[in-house]
Amino acid sequence: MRSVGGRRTARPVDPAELAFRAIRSGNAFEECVERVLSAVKLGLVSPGERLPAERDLAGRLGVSRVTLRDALRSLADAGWLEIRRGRHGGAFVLDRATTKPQLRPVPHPSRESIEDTLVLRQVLELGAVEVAASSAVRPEAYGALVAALEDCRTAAPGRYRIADSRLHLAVTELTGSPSLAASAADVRMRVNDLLDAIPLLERNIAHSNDQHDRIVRAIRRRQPAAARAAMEEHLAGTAALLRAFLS
Amino acid sequence: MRSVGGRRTARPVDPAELAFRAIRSGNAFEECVERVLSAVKLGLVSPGERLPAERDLAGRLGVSRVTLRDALRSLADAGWLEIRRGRHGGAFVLDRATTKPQLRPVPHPSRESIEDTLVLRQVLELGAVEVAASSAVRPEAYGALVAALEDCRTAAPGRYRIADSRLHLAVTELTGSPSLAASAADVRMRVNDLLDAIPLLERNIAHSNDQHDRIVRAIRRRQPAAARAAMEEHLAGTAALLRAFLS
DNA sequence: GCCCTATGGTCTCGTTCTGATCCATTGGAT
DNA sequence: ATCCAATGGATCAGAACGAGACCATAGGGC
Repeated sequence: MRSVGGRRTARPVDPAELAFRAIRSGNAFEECVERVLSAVKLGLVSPGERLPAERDLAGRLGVSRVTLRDALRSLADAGWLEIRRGRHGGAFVLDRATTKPQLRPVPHPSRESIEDTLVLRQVLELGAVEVAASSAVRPEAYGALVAALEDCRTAAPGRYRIADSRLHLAVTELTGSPSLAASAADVRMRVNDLLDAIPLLERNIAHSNDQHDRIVRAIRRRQPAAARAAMEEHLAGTAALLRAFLS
Repeated sequence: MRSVGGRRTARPVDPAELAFRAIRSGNAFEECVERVLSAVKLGLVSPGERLPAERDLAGRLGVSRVTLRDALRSLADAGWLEIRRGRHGGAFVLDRATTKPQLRPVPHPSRESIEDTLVLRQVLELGAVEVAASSAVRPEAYGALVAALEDCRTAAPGRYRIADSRLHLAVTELTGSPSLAASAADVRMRVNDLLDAIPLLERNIAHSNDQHDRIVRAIRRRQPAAARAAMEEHLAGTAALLRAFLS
């Protein structure tokens, strides 16, 4: 596991901190905003697409319709969504949403927090790609995967982050484990927040796409070890980038 | 990755379900009960030990003191805690708490839910042990690890589950990643719930202890590959047990 | 053209949760 | 013996949240 740093010096996690960490990160409203925004930023809903109906979505999120509506209206005000009434109405993701700049520039993340995120991502994504490559799925299940791969290749630079996220999530979805996919989505969101703070280089995109190719090929050929190796190299790239820019 | 089943058939996770999964699993009161109970069941606080003071704990959990108090009193009523007043008072974990039988026998988990839990555990714990074995930590950081190992060896059968959990968590804590440790704690709690439904065999305990030895030894010698292999074998054991009993 | 249905928009009421304040109890320090 | 500090115990006002009912709007089917 070279790419975690080999000789990383780690201070063990305090068990008490672990046992009694916070139950909720904010109020229901804020968590709704966060969740819907994540869905857009991770490419789980695309521009032009409609979110589930309010009653449905509120039910899924386990939140009252009033609270959800506040969140949606706030996102509409901020220019992410357009809300239409009437039959076939709903909340639609705006085109410009995918290229929006950061709302509030987050404070510079601490070194520990960066390591925390990178370690968790490494564990989840390496594990996921290995599981994905060793599971037997119906051939048509790879559809989302190759579509995302193609999207990465053709995406405009402003949309690359989303296409990239979508591809990585497609890998974790292939594992068939909703919990694993959910954890991976969470950590990917955190990585994206970090990436927002550093410049996007064209050279890195081309490089990434080669690695994406290798990863997807290994998964489809059911070669867990190869898939893992390719992913490890891929992750090491962005990890090094982040450590360099944010230390 | 033999132990996930090699030819597991997996239905990919639906992206919409992933994006719009529930925000909160219950109300604040229930989540407090859950969290404190987890801390006890995972061995993060031992019998006789005191929980943090109410004001402190409420702050850590991000919950009002009233809500936390309700939860603590409910746990005291159920025989898990004893609450003492006055200076040096507080909520103390009762001895009998560690050998308490299941409160409410949970419904038989679905096959998908079992696979979900086992896959996530495999990914998190294999990844964690690899990170732990490749990180450079001060030698005294292994203290908690060897203490937990010894505790596993000497624990009475009724306390074995807790000692085992404590050891596995000690491994994830060594990674230095709070998020990874937290995720691992969550999934371990889920595994424990599954294990509650099947009998505990003496033979399996002896077997487990040998594997624990190998895992800890590999970590301390900084041999990631060996640590991973030992952990993989260890996890495969309980996974097979669970699949057999719960299918 | 009329009506039906799926959607967002609004209101009300009851519950849960919070934040704050003050009280009660205990054991150690002086 | 007295005081003090650290704890749990209790109460209340107000905000946040949820459940449900009902209205408004738009499009499709008849």
